[in-house]
Amino acid sequence: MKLTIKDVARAARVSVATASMAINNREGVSEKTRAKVLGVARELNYVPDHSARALVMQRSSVVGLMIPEIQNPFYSAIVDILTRIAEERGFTLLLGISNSNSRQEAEYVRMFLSRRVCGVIVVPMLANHPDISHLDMLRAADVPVVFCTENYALCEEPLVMCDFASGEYQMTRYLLDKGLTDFWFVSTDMDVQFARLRYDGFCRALREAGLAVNPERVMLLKSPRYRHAYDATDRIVDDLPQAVLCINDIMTMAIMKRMNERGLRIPRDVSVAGFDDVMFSELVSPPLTTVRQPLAAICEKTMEILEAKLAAGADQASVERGRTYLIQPELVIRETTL
Amino acid sequence: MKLTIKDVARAARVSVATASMAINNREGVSEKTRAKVLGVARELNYVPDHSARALVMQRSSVVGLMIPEIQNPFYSAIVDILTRIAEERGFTLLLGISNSNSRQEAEYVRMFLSRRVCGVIVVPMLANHPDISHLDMLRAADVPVVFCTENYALCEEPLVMCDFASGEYQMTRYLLDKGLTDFWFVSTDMDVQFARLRYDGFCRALREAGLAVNPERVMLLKSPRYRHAYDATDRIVDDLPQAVLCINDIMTMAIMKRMNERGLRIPRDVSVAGFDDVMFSELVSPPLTTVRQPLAAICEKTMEILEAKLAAGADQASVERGRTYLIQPELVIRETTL
DNA sequence: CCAGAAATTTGAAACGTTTCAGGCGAAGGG
DNA sequence: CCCTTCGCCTGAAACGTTTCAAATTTCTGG
Repeated sequence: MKLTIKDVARAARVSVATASMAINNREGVSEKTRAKVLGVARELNYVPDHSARALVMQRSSVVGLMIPEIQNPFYSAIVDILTRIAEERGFTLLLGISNSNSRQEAEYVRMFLSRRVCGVIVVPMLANHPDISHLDMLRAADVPVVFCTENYALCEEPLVMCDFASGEYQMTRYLLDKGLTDFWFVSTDMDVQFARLRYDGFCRALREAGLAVNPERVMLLKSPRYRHAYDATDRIVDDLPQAVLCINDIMTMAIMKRMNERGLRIPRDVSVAGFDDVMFSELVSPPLTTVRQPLAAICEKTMEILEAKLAAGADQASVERGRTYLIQPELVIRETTL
Repeated sequence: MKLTIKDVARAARVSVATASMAINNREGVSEKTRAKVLGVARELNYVPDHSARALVMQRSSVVGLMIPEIQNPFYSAIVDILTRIAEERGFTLLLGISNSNSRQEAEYVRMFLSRRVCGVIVVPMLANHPDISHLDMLRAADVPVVFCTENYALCEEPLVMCDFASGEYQMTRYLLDKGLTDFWFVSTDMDVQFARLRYDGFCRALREAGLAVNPERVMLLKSPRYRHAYDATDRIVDDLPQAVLCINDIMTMAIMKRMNERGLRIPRDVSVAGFDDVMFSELVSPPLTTVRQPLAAICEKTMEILEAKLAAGADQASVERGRTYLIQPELVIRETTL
């Protein structure tokens, strides 16, 4: 026996319409009546039904958040931050975990649609050339999409991301300034924008220092995963550079683990630098030198853009298509570099 | 301009009622008609509106999942598994992240209520004697609750959890069999059930081996957190036991980190054993010997119980109050014990 | 070919909201 | 004292579904 606004109205001796207006802080209700309604509502522990509200208002306050994984601390941090931000602004997040699988992502898009989300935040999959035709369903239904952290090739929706190039540039500069010149760079398929950008930053720093990048020392892994990096480390160890720059912290930890097993001491024998500054980066030993993606700022901006698109409604001119918002990262020097 | 069932009905030249029955696989529709409706629906990319459906059926397919944190890999694993299980069974998960804060948990309960969840899965907060009066709101609204992993004192809702006592017993036995007899046990406030149970298992194994537990070597931390364990490790190192048994993997990693810094080699100088088998336990070096909580089985059972309560509806006799379902854990021996 | 049964289809009500066009009474202006 | 204006309140429609009783069609057997 759920409590409806009718019960509140009856108890407050007003009409349903009045009760609704009072509860939603609309004007046209006397202060006295509003106070009474609110009092009764509180007393009865009335909670409005969001679905019914969404139904009549033709607009929900649910936003879909699509992520590729959740056990990966990078993504769980995003979920954590975005959940808080969304809640603060009166939205509720619906989570889709694609496991970097197009089919699953498509299924979650359908779920989002049937739950009538008012917008979707997409953190792209970890895959080379994923099938993203399901995004057309969102476009067809006029559901605004914002990319967070990264985007898919050829998508025109706005994107909020860390300035990867700048981050990798800064890190490379830092190592260069320490007198290191002999690097390995470990990355993934360069078709993926975020990999390419970090590489660009790395190259620029080298170029400015008058050094050439040695393509034999750029390792391109199939996907940016722990396992791949772990397995590939032996090649690096055999060559033993002065420093290894790696595209994300998860893989960096894999490399460190393998180096450890091979008897190398970090940073005495090799320096190692990551990217992301995931929660565990600080807890590993030795704690990881890395580039911090300012996730709080990124998520904040993402939500802001989404709200702007929502407010714009039909006349979408207000948010430029294809616009990218870059957030500046921050070097965090810990103990894996000397 | 959203697509409704009316559009489908019109396109298929049937009434809305028929379209609804066809789409929901109800009987009383001829095969021919059903095929036509389904065809049209697919072609138009029709997605039913879950809110409208929930409104009229007076029953949603959304279940609330309350967790204390999400950056902690133990909890993100639960979210991962439960999301998949829920989706498979036609439910959608709504996430509440309480940060082990009663006020926040209460707020998420309100959110669950206003989103009209049909049930709630609660993974309790990491706090000593939390205020849980907000759970009464769920009870008042007749929303079934199932505890997962652990419960709050004095709550009568069903609980699905790992058999902690058995797990800690097995681990202690294992170490005993290796000839170790000199332990530290690090835990948290024993009022918390899951801590108490692990301790019970530890004590039983010792007792069976004819050994006494030395209360001076039982360390009770304020809460089961990385930081606390890290800070407390010095006391253990100064005493240098043969082995340290720790109540969860996160704290175990903290202990290992500190020991590492203090120059101790694991397991040569001390053996260390954790509990949970979190994703990172395998990736640390050396990889952690621990007790695996069978999360998949736990989550599966949790969902099953919730569905049973849902099906039972008003006559709640079918699920006994206060019932606890124990799932057996599994020892995973890696390299932190000799 | 017809009555009756069975199968299929349909119109309308209901779910909990918001909103809009009005209604009612009191205050203000002439 | 009447007309207008204003403030406050209300009834009813609408949102996208499901479901139930009733209507219509099809089938069955005589």
